Amino acid sequence: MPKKPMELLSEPMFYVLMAFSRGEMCGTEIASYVAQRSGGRVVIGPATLYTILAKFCKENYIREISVDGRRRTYVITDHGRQAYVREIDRLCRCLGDAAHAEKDGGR
Amino acid sequence: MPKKPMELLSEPMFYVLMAFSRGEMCGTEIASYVAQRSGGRVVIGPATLYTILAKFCKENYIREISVDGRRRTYVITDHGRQAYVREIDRLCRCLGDAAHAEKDGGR
DNA sequence: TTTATAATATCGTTCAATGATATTGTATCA
DNA sequence: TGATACAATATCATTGAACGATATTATAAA
Repeated sequence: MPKKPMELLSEPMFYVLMAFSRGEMCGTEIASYVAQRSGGRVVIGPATLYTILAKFCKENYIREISVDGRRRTYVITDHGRQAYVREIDRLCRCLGDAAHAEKDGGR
Repeated sequence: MPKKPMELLSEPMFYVLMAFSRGEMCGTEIASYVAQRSGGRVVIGPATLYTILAKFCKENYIREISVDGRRRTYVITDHGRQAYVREIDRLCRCLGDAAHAEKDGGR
């Protein structure tokens, strides 16, 4: 039977997938995209980045489409897009639960 | 100099702090609160729960206010409330960046 | 050919999550 | 009273992610 998908992405993982809204990307492009998009809040170093890219390839969230010298370029897959949307949904639920908690207060 | 606060809470940690919107809480009350508030999406087992409570005591996010038999009761501190609000803010930023990414698309 | 630079890869450590299991108090009841 | 059940907390051992530091490799420039 098919493996159950991860039900939670870490913050770096989430931003890596977000980067593919720009289309095909290589590692360093992803890193600078994330830093820029987050206003410098999220900075992904090489160790974290390439660990995540390797994991995402194995999980089929992204796919390598070309190698040019050292540069490896990837695209997101449908499966990866699903994971990304699922993560957005999870974040919304967290915030929704928090808002509800505040409203209900003492019960 | 004062230690820099954690800049990110895990999902279980976030929901544990959320539980204190109901006032003082013991471990098992927190666990059932979280399961209920999240509609069963987030379930925190004893290992995770008591690991987090111990960590939060040490970090001064919560404080033990009474012991009755085995039951230990805690309240959230101002410091804990700040961490909780900071986490809400972080979640909002993640969603905001994602929305912006979608809008900008190819650039 | 050296040198610089861009890009990717890996090591070693730290920390959180978690299933499983153990411990410890309190209450019930024969 | 003791045995038993239950509620609540505690701990072990494993797994996996984050990340600073450093190394490797390919291209380009001098």
